[in-house]
Amino acid sequence: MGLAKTEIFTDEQNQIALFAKVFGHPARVAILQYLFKLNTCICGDLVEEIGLAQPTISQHLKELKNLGLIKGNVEGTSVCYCIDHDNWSKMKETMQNFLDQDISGQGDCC
Amino acid sequence: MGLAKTEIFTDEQNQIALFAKVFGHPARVAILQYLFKLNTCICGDLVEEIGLAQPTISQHLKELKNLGLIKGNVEGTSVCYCIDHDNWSKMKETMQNFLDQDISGQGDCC
DNA sequence: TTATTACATTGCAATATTACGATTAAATAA
DNA sequence: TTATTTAATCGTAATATTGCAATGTAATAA
Repeated sequence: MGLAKTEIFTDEQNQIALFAKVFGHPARVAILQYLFKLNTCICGDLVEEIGLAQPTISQHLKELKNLGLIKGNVEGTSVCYCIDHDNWSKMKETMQNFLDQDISGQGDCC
Repeated sequence: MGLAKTEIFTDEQNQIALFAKVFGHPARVAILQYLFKLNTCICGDLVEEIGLAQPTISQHLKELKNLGLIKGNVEGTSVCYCIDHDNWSKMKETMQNFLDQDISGQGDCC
């Protein structure tokens, strides 16, 4: 298979999984950390900063863009990518709700 | 390939990615939510609750166990799985640090 | 002992992901 | 126009993931 049966899960469960999936590769984590640090960037920087080939970085950027976590503006021959703070906040709320489930926990049962 | 080049990333980046990866499937999200709700469980429950075959559930439970997020005790012929609250807290701190990067953000650049 | 019950493991097919060389596209520079 | 620069896309190889039928294992029940 290799294909998740998304139809049997709730929208919330699928959305958490989608967000988590995009963070499930260290290159994308590194790209986001770098974008937060610089508050601006171009793809070329990332190729040197991260240490993966240009097509690979471009592919990772595309996935981040598809989820809306970053956005890019063409500036001459280069592209300026940066965090989409609005969408980041929305994602953060969803993920934090999921992570905070344990606040009602009474301790381990076994 | 299909193989992440983990050696070029920091331990933190790799760890965030590992945690995120395990949340990157709705079945594992659903399993964790169910465990939080019940505060105890056995695998059989999950097969009915989630709607995937028993070997599939067992496999997802194994991944959650490998990361230390759940633990299981044999009880007769069944197994009692539950959240490992200590490890969940540690994971939560790591993930929240990552999600909270935007607090210093000055707004979108593009 | 011989079921039965509950879960784990194995093996496999279908699909997804990761990475990169080669190429393309689009903007600027000469 | 013809480079050059920068990033996207295409094609492909290697590996990983998902899901399940079949089987194995270990504890209890008959």
